Amino acid sequence: METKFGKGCHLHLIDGSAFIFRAYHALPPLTRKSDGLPVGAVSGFVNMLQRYVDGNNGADAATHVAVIFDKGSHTFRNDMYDLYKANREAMPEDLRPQIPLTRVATKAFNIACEEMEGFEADDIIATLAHQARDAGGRVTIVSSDKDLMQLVGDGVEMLDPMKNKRIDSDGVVEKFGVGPNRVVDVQALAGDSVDNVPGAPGIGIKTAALLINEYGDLESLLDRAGEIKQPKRRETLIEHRAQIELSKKLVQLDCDMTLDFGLDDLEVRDPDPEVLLGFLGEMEFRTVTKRIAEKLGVEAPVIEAPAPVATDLATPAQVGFDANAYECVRDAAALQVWINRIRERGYVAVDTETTGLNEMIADLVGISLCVEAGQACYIPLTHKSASSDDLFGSDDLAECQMDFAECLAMLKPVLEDPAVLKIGQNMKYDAKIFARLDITVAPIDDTMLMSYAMNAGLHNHGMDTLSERYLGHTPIPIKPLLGSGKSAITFDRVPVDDAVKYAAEDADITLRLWQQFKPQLHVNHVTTVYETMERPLVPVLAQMERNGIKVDRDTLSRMSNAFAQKMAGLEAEIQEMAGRPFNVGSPKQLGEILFDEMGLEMPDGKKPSTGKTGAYSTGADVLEDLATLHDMPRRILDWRQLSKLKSTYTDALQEHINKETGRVHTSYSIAGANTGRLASTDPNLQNIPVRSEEGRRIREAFVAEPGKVIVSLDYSQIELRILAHVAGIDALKQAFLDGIDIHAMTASEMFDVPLDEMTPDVRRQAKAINFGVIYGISGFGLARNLRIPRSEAQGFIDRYFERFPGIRNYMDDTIAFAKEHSYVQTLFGRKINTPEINAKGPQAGFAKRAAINAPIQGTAADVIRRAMIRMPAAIAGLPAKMLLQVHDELIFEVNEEAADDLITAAREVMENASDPAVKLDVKLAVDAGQGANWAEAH
DNA sequence: ACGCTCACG
DNA sequence: GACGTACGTGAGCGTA
Repeated sequence: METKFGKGCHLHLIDGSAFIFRAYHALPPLTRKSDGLPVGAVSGFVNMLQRYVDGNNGADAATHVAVIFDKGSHTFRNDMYDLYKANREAMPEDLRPQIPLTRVATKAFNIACEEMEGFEADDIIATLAHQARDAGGRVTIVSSDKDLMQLVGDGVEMLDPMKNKRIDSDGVVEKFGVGPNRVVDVQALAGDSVDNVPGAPGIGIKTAALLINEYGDLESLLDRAGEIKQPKRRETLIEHRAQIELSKKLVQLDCDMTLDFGLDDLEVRDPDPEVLLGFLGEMEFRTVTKRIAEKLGVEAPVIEAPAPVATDLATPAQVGFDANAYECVRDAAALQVWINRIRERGYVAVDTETTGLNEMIADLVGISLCVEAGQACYIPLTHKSASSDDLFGSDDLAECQMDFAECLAMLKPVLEDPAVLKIGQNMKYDAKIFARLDITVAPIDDTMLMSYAMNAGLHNHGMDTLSERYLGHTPIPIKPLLGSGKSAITFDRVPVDDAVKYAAEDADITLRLWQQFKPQLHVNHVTTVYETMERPLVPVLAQMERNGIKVDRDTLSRMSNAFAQKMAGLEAEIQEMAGRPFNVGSPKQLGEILFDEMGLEMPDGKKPSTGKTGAYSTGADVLEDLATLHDMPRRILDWRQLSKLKSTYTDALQEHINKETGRVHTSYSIAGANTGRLASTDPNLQNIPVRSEEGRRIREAFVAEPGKVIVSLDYSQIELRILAHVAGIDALKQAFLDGIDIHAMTASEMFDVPLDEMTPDVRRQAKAINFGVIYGISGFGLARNLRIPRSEAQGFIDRYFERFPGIRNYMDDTIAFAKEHSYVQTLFGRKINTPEINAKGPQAGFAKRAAINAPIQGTAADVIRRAMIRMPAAIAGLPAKMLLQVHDELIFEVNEEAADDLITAAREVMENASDPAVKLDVKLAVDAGQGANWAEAH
């Protein structure tokens, strides 16, 4: 039969499998409303096809087009090499049933749809491309698969559909360092980990291109391999010749297949509206059906079922942000309309505006609500009126604001309604504001915590970051509204018109983020993490923060005075020794005094080290070394300790005592630390001194009310216990079971010293090693920590791994997992992303150690989170309050007579916190103490 | 704003 | 073979 395809014709070949996988991963797991059939990938596939069709016009438009699919997983390449594509992940269960539907979709668009048993889509594409080229036509391969680059040239180009970037011969050279005709040679050498093509070990694309360019082609290279100068390279090529030749066969596409159709069968045809819309209707794709119907100029068929929540989530509205579209709610009637909409929906995004960042002090200024992307309102409540003649503004309320009490009375039932989900970004803040107004917000979702569950380690989870990353929208900055420095104003002085735009947008953003994140939790397998370890912590922490802890101002004040006196004495001595006055608190000046003016030298003979700024380093370790030569460094160390205690603790803590409660209220960041730990800020109550005697006395200022006591319960060696479990170290497990001193046991094993002959120093070294292991030990790090030669430290580590080989296996396995997945996991499924794990350079070292540490630190963090979440119910009957968390410790305040009962109840919860999700091989032990203050309780 | 130093687990 | 190194945080100060 005569072929009409020829000069002037333009064939587009679409890589169907690439479309499918892209669609699958880009979209949430949508299901068809009527029967739950998974259709997310089909929906994405249809959208991509539609976008392709829309873009296919103008001079460059295709005259012929086909979508090419893979058929089956076994191809002739598997017969050559049974490991071909062997490390591909299995197809996800919910994608499998969608595969045939993508064929139906293609045909519904009236586009040719081709596949062939035993061949990959790439082979069909290769064959068609050659046929079309030989017939004098042009070809565009719509794919970004680098395996197809060998086909480029002579009128054949590729088009990356996502980047909308054309790739011609030059593009191929850019990617592979050689022209299209030599791409297979480079691939044969470099191999491909994705397809499991072995290639030559140790040779990547760069080296491969270099070799091919030098020797012309692969065959010449292999024949003349003996001439290669680099011995390693030469041997590799000679030794792995057969493997390289096999690799070439694997990557070489078959461009000479016998096809049961011709180019003329691929002519572009208009779709039959009835068929296409029929298919889309069957899939229940409402939005795209409507759009395509409009395009085709026919009426859209009616698709049953109203818009339920799931469908809203499925197709996040593609509405732009319009700050002018937000409503300002000024009276009860307007608010009632919003409340009706909220009740109809069953969910609402909420945001509060207040006079400050400290939610224990800040007052509510206004509330924003959003029920649908782009549809948000702001309810100003206590904005002050602007008055032009008064620089400080008036204290009169601005006009046309809803009555504060009336508004709260109307919203309270909604905010507390179990049937209405309240969505927020960092809900703990808003919940605390509302709690002070006697409104208990529940149930909630929190977009910050959703992001944290999915993306810990990738970026922070503030609204600005999330909006920019996931919505492509930069929120209105608050700075211009409030100003900065001395002239800064509070939000109640922001003009209402400006406030509406800013505040309502926050609720709008939050709702859109929620629409995007909610279905993604499942995809990322972190729904359980979010629902059991993130979200439920919000009310628990909110309550703890509101409880606060009583801090005795007089105690702190007396200590501050004592510190000041001692510091003054030390300062005089120091300056006397220096020979001139200088700022003892300035590391820069101190360095110059020590090393330049006094001429001290490091005892190890090395040059004094410097920081990034070039100033001498004067850290405690340096001064400790110098203290062997001179009396001044010791004085500096003492002065620094006092200075730290005074400025960071005894002075600063007084400023944090709340005027109304007389207590200090910290704030915990739930999504701050990548590992799952909490972080305490404003003030940080997780780093109150304890290690030094002088510092520990600061804890005496943290007191119980009269008639009450402070109770402290802390997990004993929780991280080492978790290590024993995850690494499966029997000796460690047994030691914990027997209640043996774990560091002494380690020392005994490593240094062959019987337990009863253990010296404190040997034990100290073993302890350092135990902790080093948790941190991703290195000879250098241990050497520095123990102040021993590096070789000796390395010897200890070698001995440790020899004695506990399971630890090394755990480390190796963890790093291998991180390298493959770019994340690690805790025992409870928390994910910690490790994006730098495959980087080169020093970042990789950091990433490795972080990856080793994260599952251990993170599992411990998960355990105490679980305990905290269960704690309120467990102590509900007791006159006790949970006040603080310090990573492995919980602090309570309880009526004196109930202290023992509290310890019993809280210990029970803490020791069993991993149940039933994880069965630990090692029992968790909890130590408890009580007293009039934190120092006594610890 | 950033680096240094140091407090905690 | 060299490189840089203990893990995770927050706050206050000096310096730019």
